Amino acid sequence: MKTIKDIAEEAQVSPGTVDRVLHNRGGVSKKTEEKVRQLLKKNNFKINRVARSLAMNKYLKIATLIPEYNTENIFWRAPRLGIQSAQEEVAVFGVKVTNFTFDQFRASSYVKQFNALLNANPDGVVIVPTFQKETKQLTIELEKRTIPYIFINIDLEGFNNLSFIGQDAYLSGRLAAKLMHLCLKDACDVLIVQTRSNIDINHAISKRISGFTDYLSENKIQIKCIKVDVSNLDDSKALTEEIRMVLNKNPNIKGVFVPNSRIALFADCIEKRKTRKLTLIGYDGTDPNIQCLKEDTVEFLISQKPFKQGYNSIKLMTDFLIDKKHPEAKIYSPIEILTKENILQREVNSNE
Amino acid sequence: MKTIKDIAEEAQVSPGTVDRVLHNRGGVSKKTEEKVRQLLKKNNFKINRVARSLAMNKYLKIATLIPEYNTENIFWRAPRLGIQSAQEEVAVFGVKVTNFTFDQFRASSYVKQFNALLNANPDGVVIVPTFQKETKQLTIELEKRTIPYIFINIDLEGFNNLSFIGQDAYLSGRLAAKLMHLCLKDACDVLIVQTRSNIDINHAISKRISGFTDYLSENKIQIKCIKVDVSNLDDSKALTEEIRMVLNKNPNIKGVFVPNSRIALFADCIEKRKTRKLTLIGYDGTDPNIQCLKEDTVEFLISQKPFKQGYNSIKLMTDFLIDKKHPEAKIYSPIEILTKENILQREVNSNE
DNA sequence: ATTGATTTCGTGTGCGTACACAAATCTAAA
DNA sequence: TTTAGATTTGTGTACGCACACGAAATCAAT
Repeated sequence: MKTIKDIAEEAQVSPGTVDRVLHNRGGVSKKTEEKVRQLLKKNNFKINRVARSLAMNKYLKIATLIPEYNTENIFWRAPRLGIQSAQEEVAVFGVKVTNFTFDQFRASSYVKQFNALLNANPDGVVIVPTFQKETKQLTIELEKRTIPYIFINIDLEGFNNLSFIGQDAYLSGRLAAKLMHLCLKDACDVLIVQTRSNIDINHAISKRISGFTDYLSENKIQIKCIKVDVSNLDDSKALTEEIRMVLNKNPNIKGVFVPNSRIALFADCIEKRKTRKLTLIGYDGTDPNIQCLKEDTVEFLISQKPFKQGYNSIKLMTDFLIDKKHPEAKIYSPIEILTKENILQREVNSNE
Repeated sequence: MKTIKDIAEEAQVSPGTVDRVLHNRGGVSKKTEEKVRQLLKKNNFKINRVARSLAMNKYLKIATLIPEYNTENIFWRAPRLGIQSAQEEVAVFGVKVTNFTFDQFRASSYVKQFNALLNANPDGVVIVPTFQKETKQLTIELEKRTIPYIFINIDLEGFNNLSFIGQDAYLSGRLAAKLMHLCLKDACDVLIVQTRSNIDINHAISKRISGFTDYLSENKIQIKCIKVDVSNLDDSKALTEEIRMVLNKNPNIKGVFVPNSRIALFADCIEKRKTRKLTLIGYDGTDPNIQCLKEDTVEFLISQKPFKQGYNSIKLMTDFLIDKKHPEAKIYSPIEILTKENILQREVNSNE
């Protein structure tokens, strides 16, 4: 590999001059600049990123803002782990990642933490834009400071985000319908569970549902969808009762589709009855959900590789900040099918 | 991040001494060594890999040996791409990868290329050990020179390989059976296509088949398996004829299971008839296979993430060579289900 | 030609580590 | 105590690049 010094020698100038040309620092005469550029191209010169990051000796700061997780709702753990993993990798290039979290059900928490993030004065930002209106406001500030930002998981339209990383929710709904149909064949009912708290803040859920129903109707499948709204996910007793009533009222329900990550909750309260065998299909390979697969209470889970989403967000932002490499506008995560037979070897959250 | 100099200062010794301790170069008194080690641990010191590779200014060489690919048989393209991708990443750490390929049907080609690899004098080796006997011979030479080696894709037993990276073939066969059963329900026949050229050199194929049949019998599923041996995969006309005969003789065949990566071939010749609708399930997301999913001639493909296998092999070997980090003995690839609805967003081979 | 202002360029230092070599300290025998 | 020899420790340079500083060259105007 040629070095800056090699090029300088060949051009009969000093390394400093080559450096100036490379970085468009100016102060180089047209003639020598031209000569140097030619030699750079001729030798296919590539900057040594290692030496570069050593010499720079300053950090680029990426800040992230994603929902917090807890034992009740651990979905957001995976993206966080992905971010951490990427964080370690890019550290050698002089990139530092600072993480902020918020309560995904409280817009005020989102705003507060977003402001904390702004105070950290980052060079690039990765966010889960849970609240549309507030995001509009806050990204204005980012743009004023010309700080690039990437959306992950939620695909808001009408923003100048560098990229969106997440799943095609509609397509995943179609896939769920296909699997449901395979399990049930025609002529029965399927229950679609909506959770009110989610439906308004995260329209990915509704896209999943429309994908599901569209697939059935487009393929003229004789499965009727019955929707139910569940108010409080945290009250297990009420939940059980609510589900019991719906199932009794609709004896032809053979399958349940839960378009969010909390299917384990429903599996539990359905399991307690056992009057008929139901086929359950849901989302996301959280630990409790995986447990349901193992116990045969859930047939399929659709995963969106949340780990990878976090991981990629950091890697892409790094490439952009260091090499000015523009990512694709939309980066869709694979729609992964999890079932009893392939969960053991599924990609784990570490060491990807 | 603490540097060697920081540690040296704190221990009241020179950087050179810390360096000696870090690399077990010897020539350090017990007392100071102890002191330095404690401080290293206390500060959770991690060597700066960037500075290291700059200072080393010499390359670690990894050599790979995998089957060549062509338009007929492009399966091995994916691992190769994975290797290339990893190659670029580890280059900044001063690791150079040299690739060798062989004709997977000729042991002589394997041996010849293996020797070429040995001549390159690598520090670490990644191989697809297609031929057991020859591998036994050649790894002896590797061990004599204490060169570590990793197997990918084929899991030979009784070797001192650092690690195996690949799929649990048996489990994937079980998954294929489950999907087949979902598609067909009970009481029909399934055709299992064996290709003679593969069956002896690659026993992953037979593990897939036993996984398939075991699942059916364990779950008392009324599906009968009919096996057929196909002699020449490259003669399309003969193939079509052979398949036609088997299907005519067994009118109850409703599904076809192809336990290798060439299902597109069968889909083509089956498609030409169209007397009855067959459910096809096969392996690996090669371009022709993906095309079959799109055209609805194949229902499911099971993928083993071959790209990732190649990628990981290089990354793991690098970690071992640089940091002496021992990988797991077996690293199983995820068993991925591909179907029409999720192929668009599946993980592509680039930029992982 | 001289001065001063500008433009253009070269030099030097530091980033964190590896390693060769020099220096200091210690050990044991004369 | 001296001294050779071994052991232990310190110092200096290089790796390729970024960037500050200042030197040299060029140019404009007197």
